[in-house]
Amino acid sequence: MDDRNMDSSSSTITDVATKHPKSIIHIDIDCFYAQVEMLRKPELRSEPLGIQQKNIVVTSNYEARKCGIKKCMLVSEALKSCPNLKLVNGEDLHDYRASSNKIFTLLQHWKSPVEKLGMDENFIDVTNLIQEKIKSTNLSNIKFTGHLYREPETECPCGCHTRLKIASQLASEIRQKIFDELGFTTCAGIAHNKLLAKLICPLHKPNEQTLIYPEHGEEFMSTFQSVRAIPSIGSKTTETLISQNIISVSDLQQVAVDVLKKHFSSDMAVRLKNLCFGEDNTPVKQTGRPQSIGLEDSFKTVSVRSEVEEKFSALLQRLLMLVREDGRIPVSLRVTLRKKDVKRLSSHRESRQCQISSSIFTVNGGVITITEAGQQKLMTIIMRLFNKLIDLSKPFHLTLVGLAFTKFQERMTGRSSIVNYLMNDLSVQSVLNIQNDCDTSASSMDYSAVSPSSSTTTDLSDGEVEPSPKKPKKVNWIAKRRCLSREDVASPSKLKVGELRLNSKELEKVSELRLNSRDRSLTPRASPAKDNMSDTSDNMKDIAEGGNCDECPSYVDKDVFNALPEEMQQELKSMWKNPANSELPRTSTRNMNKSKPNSILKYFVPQK
DNA sequence: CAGGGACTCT
DNA sequence: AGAGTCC
Repeated sequence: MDDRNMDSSSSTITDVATKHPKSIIHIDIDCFYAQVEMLRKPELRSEPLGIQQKNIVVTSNYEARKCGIKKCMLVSEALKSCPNLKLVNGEDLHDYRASSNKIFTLLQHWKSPVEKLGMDENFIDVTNLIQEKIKSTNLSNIKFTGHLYREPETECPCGCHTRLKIASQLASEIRQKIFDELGFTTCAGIAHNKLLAKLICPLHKPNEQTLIYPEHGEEFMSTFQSVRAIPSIGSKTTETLISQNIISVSDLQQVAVDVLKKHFSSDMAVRLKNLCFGEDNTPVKQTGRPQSIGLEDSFKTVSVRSEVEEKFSALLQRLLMLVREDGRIPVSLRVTLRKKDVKRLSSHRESRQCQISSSIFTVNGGVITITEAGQQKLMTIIMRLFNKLIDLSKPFHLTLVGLAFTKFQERMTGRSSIVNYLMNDLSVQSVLNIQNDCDTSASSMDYSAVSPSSSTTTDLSDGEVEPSPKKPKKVNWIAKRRCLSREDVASPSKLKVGELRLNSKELEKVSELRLNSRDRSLTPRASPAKDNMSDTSDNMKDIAEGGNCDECPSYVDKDVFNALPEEMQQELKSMWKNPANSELPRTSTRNMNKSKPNSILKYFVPQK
């Protein structure tokens, strides 16, 4: 049956399932920060430009690189070697984040999984696209686009060469579109896996792309003089490897896996072994909403409790804003801190986390809200966690505190999903009001009277810290109305109590009503003006997709999104709403690292 | 560094 | 849950 591989001239579906089935494109935006600045101020384009954070030039345009500016150079040195260097402060990441999101959103255009890696890198798995394209293409005489790492000696029997050539054309198309629509030049790497796509990407730059075939993976990998060049091998792993005299990727290729198993888990050992030969089967995972939202603040030293409390309070304020933007209700909170430790530089964080009562947050007109009392509760929880970390009878010295919401209300499937749907909805109240001909106060108070599910609602006494339930305690949906102070009447979110008591049929009814009301543009807003955000377009999209108000994730640029075909917008939304693997999608989206563009280059040292 | 997150292991 | 790693 192996003969079927011989039939490589005409690619078949079985071929694709063979050796190198996937086609991955890695796209890297050239000197990202600098390009953002140059797009903002075109006059900078012709001058050497450096982006400054603190006292270092984190990146620069190619004009500046010509005169010797390296990434992460001290400002003083940079100015020495390039006196007319223009510097722009790049400490506020907001605009970079926005541009990054625009690009990410644009990449959705190809209807393939896109994984964001930091601010300026994206993987896109175009395997399926290629599949379709291959059917409608004359396979004879296909030519790749861009650079080729190495000319193949023989055609790979699995047909991957053809697929990758098409992928290279696709990469070119993608880069062109990014340039046409957003003005960014990019580099791309095309390969049959993420590892090679990423590593080959910077081979030709800027504004170029490179294709590598699987058969050259091993040799290509051996050109890296440090194992550190391999993504996922960080400083610790490098240290361990070096301690075993494994320095270069070539060293790694030659060491027996059993040797590695003495220092790494069996899993890791195998992974390392695969990676060093250019093998990697990790999937491109569609980037979705973050699984945690957090902030940290570092400083010289804090040694007094009250000061700590202030730090946390400030962090909490900011964090709550982010949570509101995100739109999901947090159910778990983590406190992190770093103790002053002369020994180990940085790192060495410690953390404590706990569940938080669902009554702390409410959904008010689609916006997450929290009362003053709720914030007090959170501060109490935070300081309780803090006490777990610090022995207050002894002096302490902190250099960092952090706060993060680490879990959010679960999405549910099937029938219960509609509950979730309504829970977060902003206009249920309005709809019901329409139905009931406006009796706001009465109706919402009525619900509160409905059988308070007794025990579960007793959280006011101690309630903030949910004792981690041994048996998955029923989510505390039933918040006691009574405890919600003012604005109880005005808040539509209160309805959730009542809604949960409706049977599924009734829920559908409510949902339907709501949709109708929207279609007629009646949707009155129970909540006062939201923040800026284009309200009208939001509503339009809600209608189109069936009215879920948690439309696109916050990292998605609205303008770009709106520019996409309606059909695609809906597809995207359903993807975001029902992330492929049932769980919430992963990967940071709020990732504002100072990822140094193209930093992988520093590990790329051609063999002597 | 510094600030955010994700994944993995225990 | 919490720590360690990695980017």
